Amino acid sequence: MSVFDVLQERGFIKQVVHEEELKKILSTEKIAAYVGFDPTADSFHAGHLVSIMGLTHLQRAGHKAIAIVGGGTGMIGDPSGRTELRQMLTKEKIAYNVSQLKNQLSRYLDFSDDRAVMENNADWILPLNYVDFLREIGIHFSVNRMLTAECFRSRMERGLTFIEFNYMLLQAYDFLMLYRKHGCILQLGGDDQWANILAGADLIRRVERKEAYGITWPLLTTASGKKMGKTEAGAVWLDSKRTSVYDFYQYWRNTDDADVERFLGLFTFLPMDEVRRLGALKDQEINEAKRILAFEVTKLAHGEEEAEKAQSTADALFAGAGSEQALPSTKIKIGDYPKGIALLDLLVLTGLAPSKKEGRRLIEQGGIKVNQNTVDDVKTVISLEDFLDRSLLLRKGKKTHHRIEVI
RNA sequence: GGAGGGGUUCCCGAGUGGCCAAAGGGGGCAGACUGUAAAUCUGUUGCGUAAACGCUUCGAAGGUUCAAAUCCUUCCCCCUCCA
Repeated sequence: MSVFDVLQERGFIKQVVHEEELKKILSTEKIAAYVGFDPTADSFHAGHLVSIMGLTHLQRAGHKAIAIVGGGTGMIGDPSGRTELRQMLTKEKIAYNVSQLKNQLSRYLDFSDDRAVMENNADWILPLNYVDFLREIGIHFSVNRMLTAECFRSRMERGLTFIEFNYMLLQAYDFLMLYRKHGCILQLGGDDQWANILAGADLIRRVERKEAYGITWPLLTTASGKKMGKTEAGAVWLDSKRTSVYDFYQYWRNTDDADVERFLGLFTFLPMDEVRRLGALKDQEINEAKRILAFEVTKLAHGEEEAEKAQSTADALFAGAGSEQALPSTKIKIGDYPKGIALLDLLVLTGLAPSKKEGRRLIEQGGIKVNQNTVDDVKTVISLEDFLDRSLLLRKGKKTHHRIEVI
C-alpha cells in the first residue's frame, strides 16, 4: 500500500495533480515533498495539524519531508481565503517564529540524516532582485489566467492589493527553488493552496521541463462549522505555554460525535480498522473513542507522559477516578490576603472571568462552584478554611476547572 | 485628480439631538436536558458598585448645545463610478 493510498484512506486527499502518475511515482520512487507554513505566530495550532500529519505520513513512507516556513512570503501575506490584507510582520519577529516552529515540528518529523529538512524561503526571496525576478519568473505567468483562479476572483469584489497578487508567483518560485535544491517534485497543502500549487508545478514544467505534482487536503471545519483548531478562547496551540496540555486534551475530548472518525484518521496513526471500529461506536460508547482520540493526539504533540497526566486529570474531574495533576492552577500567597480574597477577585485573577461584572453574572446564574458546591452569593469571600489540604477547586460551568493552591 | 457612498458595541447590522450602553440577528458565556456530544429551550453578553447611580464607548481630533452615535469643522481610512 503506497503512501498515496494511506493518505487517501485517512482522509487527507481533496485534489491531486496527475493522480495516476503521482500514485505510481510514490509507490516506486523515493521523492522529496514539501508543505509550507506561515510564520505568523511562534507556535502551530490545531489547524496546522493536517499539514504536519500529512507530511509525517510521507516521511514515514520513506520520502524526504521538507517543511518550508514562509519567512519571505510571510512578509507579504497570502490572499487566498482571506478577506483582508494580512498584517505584515517584521523580519525579526519572523526569524524568531521560524525557530520556534522548527522545534515543534521536530516532535513529528525526524530531522536526522536529512530525512526531513526545514527551509526558510526568506533565504531566496529576500535577496531577489525585482527586475531579475520579473524576467526569470514573471514572464511565465499570464495575468489573464491568474485572474481566473478562484482565490483572486473572490477577492475582486473586496479588493486585492498588488503585493498580494504577487504571492502566487513567490510561492511558485519556492517550489522551483526546492526542486532545484532538493529535487522536490511534490507540494502539499490545504485546498485553498490549489491555485498556488498548480502555479508552482507549471513553473517547474516550463523552466525545468520536469513534471511536478501536488496534493491538497480538504479544508477542515468541525461538524458544527467552526474552523478547525479554533475555540472562542482562541486557537488551540501546540505550545503548552499558550494552551495547557490539559486544555489541549480537552479540546479533542470534546470533539463532535460526527467528527470522531474523521479526526482519528487525520490526527492519529491508529490503524484504520481501529479507526473505523471506534468511529462506529454509538451514543455513550463513542466517548471511549473520544478519549482515545484525545490521548493519541496529545501524545503526538506533547509526549506520552504529558498525555497520561492530562487524561488522568480529565478522568478525575469528570469520572471521579485518576489524579488531577495536570489541571491548570494558580498559586496565591495567602499572606497577601489576611482577610481572605473575594471570590470575584479570584475569578478574575485566574482568568475564569474577564471582569468582575462577568464573574458576578456567572455566580448569579449558578455557574460557579467552589470545591463542588455551587456558590450563590456574589459577595463570597474565600479564606484559608475553604482550602482543603492547601488547595481549592474552582469550577466554571461544567467543563472549566481551575485549581488554586496556597503557598 | 473629479463625483458619490460609507466607517456603530466580538461579527453583521439598525439608529440622524434627549426615552441610547445603543434595536435585531449571529457568535460567546451560564442554566435546563444529556453522554465532558449534537439539537432544543431559558437567562445573559462595555467597565465599576450591594444598588438608585457613575465611568468609558459609536473612525480621530476639535466645536455648537442644558444635552451628540446623531449637528458643524478639520483630518484618517474604505467602497463605487469617472479620469
